Amino acid sequence: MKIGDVARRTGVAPRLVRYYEQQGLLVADRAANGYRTYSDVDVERVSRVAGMVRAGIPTRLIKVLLDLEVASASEAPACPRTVAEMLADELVGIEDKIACLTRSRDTIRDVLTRTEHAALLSEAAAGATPSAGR
Amino acid sequence: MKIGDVARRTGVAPRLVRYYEQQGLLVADRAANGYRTYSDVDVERVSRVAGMVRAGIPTRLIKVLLDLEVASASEAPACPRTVAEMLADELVGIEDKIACLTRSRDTIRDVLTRTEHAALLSEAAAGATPSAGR
DNA sequence: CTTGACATTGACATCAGTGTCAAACTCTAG
DNA sequence: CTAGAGTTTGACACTGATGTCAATGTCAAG
Repeated sequence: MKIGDVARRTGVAPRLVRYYEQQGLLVADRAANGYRTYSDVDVERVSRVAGMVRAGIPTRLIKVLLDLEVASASEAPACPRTVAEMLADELVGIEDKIACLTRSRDTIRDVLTRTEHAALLSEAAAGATPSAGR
Repeated sequence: MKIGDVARRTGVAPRLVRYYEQQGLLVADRAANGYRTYSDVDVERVSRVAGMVRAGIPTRLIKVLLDLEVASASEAPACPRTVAEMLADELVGIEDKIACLTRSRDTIRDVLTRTEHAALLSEAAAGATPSAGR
């Protein structure tokens, strides 16, 4: 699969896919052409990355987090104290963000229901959908 | 209270407080000096704004959301369909962000607990604290 | 073979959010 | 009165994430 296909499936511009790769968030195989080639797994990863970027997570952290997921999925992950401390630090930042967003979400929901526009809420029902087009 | 005091209490640089005002997110009274003067309410608002910015909410939306909270607190808020649709749209974006962040949060917690660094989690216990220094 | 759609790299531009510096003014402390 | 700390405005710089353009290469269809 080529970069244009990935762009179509994820809604992420090819420019950004290359950018993410440049930032070390992605590794793309190359065909004999020199063209980048992607698998379905990569597509998933691209939309995950895009989502995290939109959520305000800096690319540096994204790299760490995605690597962490992989490591966590397999056996006991290695994790020196210094790294753990950094993670704990980022954790509070993330929890703050969640709190802020949750509050804003509730505000919007509240307004929408109280103004007889509750019908619009159903459209947003699938909020946690992984590959949300946004 | 002057801008420096606000900065100290919120951890937000004076430069940014002025910037937020310039973006229409804040309104500051002026003393005879010309100095900006703030109340406790303003302090609260500043840290709310800073939190939302960190959460990746663009300033335009922040303005709308904060105004919305005020309107929502009082009586029945006015809300034409077009605005409601825009809100519903932003809502799904916010829910996506929450989903992303929640997943990342869980990943970090998981790693931390599984690497005997669970002690660091207690430090982050007050995650939802309003005036989190971050 | 030619055309058109897509890819590659690299440079440059833009936008939001911040940092930093400068020149001038205000206030408080000594 | 003077020194130092804080404030004002305004300008310029920088970073991160993106958009856009240019020159060139690749490939599938006609």
